Amino acid sequence: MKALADILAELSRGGFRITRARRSMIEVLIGSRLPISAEGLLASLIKQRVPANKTTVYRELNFLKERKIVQEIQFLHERVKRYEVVFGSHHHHLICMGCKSVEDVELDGELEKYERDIMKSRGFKVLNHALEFMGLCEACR
Amino acid sequence: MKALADILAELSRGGFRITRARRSMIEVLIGSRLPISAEGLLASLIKQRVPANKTTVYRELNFLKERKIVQEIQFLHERVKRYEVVFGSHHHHLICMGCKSVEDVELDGELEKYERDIMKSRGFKVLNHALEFMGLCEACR
DNA sequence: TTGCTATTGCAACTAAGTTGCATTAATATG
DNA sequence: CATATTAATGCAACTTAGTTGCAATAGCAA
Repeated sequence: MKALADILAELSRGGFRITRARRSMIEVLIGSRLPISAEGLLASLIKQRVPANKTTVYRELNFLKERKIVQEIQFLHERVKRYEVVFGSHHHHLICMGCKSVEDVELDGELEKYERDIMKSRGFKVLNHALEFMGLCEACR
Repeated sequence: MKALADILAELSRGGFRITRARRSMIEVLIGSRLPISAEGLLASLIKQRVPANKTTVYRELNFLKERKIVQEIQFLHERVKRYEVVFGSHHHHLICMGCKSVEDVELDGELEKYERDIMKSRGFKVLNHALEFMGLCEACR
């Protein structure tokens, strides 16, 4: 995963400013073990006494998304979107319907096989995918 | 896939009423080649001169969802939810980012293998999953 | 035909996110 | 350091998607 300093340097090089709010938001996103919602991010800033505002949070999340620094995730059982820092390796989620916890899983090499098959049999070029598993974690079973 | 008459009979047996709006909504859902949104469904009813209302549409979709007659789908690139009649065989979608068309794919036996692996290695019992592929269809490549 | 109650429609509401615009503050430059 | 430029911010008002309370309507069993 990228470190805070790398992300800030990249943005700075791009002519963007490193504001208090921006730095804190990226910090929270990096520190969050699970994808976080806009509302959660705002709450986190307020708790840290970083002056921030709903509009700023949404704008920053879109900004970071456009720059591929974060990615947006839509869990099927929720209405809000969540965000997480883009990892080197793409991964998926195991969402527990009992305790609502979320774990990561990687299984990518294998999905790529499907994507080649889809290309071969349908002529459809897969550029991206979304996959999540819903069920019960070890503790909730 | 289930036929209209089967669905209506099932509901009737359950003590629910076969109203004009309900019948038409199920017809539209069955006839829709692709998952349809609440708004699209309402528009379709109005075009057919079936008196209907936003509230009724949302309520009926929730009703049908609870009874597992339709399933809700959230495409990653959209904010609205879509609905489709539950097929015997579970399937996934290929969403073209060019023309926004949606095709179905089936690849289930294979995903189940992942799910067994996840159970074995993580103790997480998968009950359901959501998978969609985004890319470019044959015509748009 | 009638009574029971499932279903409907309206208007008002909520939740999540967006937009316009005037203000503030990073930062490059002298 | 001082300051000009303009990226970023905050506010209020708005939009979109979906929900709720309640009184009115209409399936359908008897």
